[in-house]
Amino acid sequence: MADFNDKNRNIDEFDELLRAEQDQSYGGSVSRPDVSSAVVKRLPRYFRYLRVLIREGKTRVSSAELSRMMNLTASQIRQDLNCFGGFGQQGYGYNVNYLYSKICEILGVSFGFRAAVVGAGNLGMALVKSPMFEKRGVDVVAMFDVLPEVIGKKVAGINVYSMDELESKLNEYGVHIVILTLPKEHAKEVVERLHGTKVSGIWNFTGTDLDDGQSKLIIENVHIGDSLMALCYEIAKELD
Amino acid sequence: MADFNDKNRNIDEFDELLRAEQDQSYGGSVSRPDVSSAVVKRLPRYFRYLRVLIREGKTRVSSAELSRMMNLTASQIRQDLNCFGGFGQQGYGYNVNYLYSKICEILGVSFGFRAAVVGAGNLGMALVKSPMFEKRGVDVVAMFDVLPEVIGKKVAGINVYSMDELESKLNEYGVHIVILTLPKEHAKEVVERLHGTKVSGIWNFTGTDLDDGQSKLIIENVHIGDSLMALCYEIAKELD
DNA sequence: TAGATTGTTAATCGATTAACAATC
DNA sequence: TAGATTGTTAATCGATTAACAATC
Repeated sequence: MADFNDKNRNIDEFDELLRAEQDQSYGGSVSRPDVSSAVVKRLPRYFRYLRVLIREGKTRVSSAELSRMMNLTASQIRQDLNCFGGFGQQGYGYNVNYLYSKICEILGVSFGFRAAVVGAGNLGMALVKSPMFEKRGVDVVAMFDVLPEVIGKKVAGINVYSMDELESKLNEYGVHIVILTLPKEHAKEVVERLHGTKVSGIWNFTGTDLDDGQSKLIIENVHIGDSLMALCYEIAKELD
Repeated sequence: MADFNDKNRNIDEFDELLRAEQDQSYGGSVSRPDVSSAVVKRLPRYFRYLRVLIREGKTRVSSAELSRMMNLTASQIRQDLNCFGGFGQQGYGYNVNYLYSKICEILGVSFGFRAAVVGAGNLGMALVKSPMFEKRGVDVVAMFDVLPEVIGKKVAGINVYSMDELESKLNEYGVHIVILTLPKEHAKEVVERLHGTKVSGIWNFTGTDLDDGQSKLIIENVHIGDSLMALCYEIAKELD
């Protein structure tokens, strides 16, 4: 088993290690009982802060220490982590690398999800060029668009296909996640077309709240505009 | 006063009207008492759904109707709206246009905030090209970068300035909001430089949680990656 | 062993829901 | 007026915090 205590290893090497281990099919051992959405929303933050600790070469962290970094209570951290099992040790705290590996399992980082972008416009392009996916173990394998001028091109090493090939290419690549960055008018239509495929989830940037009553597609609606407005609210309150 | 009941008016005309009215300095009349962050986070959703109703030409809506659209309880909607004053009428419900105008006031849409983008990379470019800002009454007036090849250019009609001119241009344009789309390594440094300016808030896309203990800059940290991971969590749970 | 810190239960706090009187 | 629906209070539910026994 990997030496999670080697503090001279940087985080990229560690990520590789994590995936290698996954290849030996060691993953899938965490329990994911019914966990409140409040907890789930905090998990990615743990992921981020653990990466900071790894980068800094820390091998050990207590809930008190982490609580100071993350602006949470130590109690909350212990409660959150215990939803998935006892990852710490009394009198010691948490082993940073071990905890990180567990969080990665829980969040599916070590699963190796494949994603495809539908809509190769400004946002779609910007997303695939960012390091966001790699950091999280998500592999973007294809893009789709309707415009002849982008079809057949490569963006950040990823092929752009015609929308005509949507279903076939999604299945060919074994895509788990579809990222919607196309005009909202066409969103519903695309969702319909996914029903016959092996796609499990949709990351929706179209600005509408999609929901898929019928089938069991998992949909995450992103509204960055809402975040802008929350900021505007606070500023308006201040300036009043 | 504007006729908020004219159902033959589309939403863009309505937005214009809202701003014209604002110019006659009618705004600033809503009360913003201490409101829980749970409520604040729902306000932009009300904004979005009210726009849908306006677009559909609806002039009147009850909390029950809205609750069905938004997947909330009618109770919650009435509670939320009542934090800011009584916008409805017993036996009738809410006047859509009036309620929208109030939500716009609360969220500062009718204030006319000015914003500037620091970091004219893929994400910065994609953001300014989107209709997000206009829809929300935010005017993007300038961009900044360090690369000579973009400095002096225009992106979506917006001038790109050198970082050397940051403070001077921010003050010249009277910028309220700075949007950080630059590498995280330089984020702190930029925040420092804002302290002397008239900037009130930061919309932070750098992927770190910035906080500004000292001064009273309002910071909104955006983590789209967290949203991706929440989706991955749900998929991993399903596939287990 | 003594000290530290977790895992876990119980207490508190806040947010959501239900109910209904006020009133248009 | 009668019917509808808000505004608002009270009840419920869930999440956070505090406390402490277990244990490394």
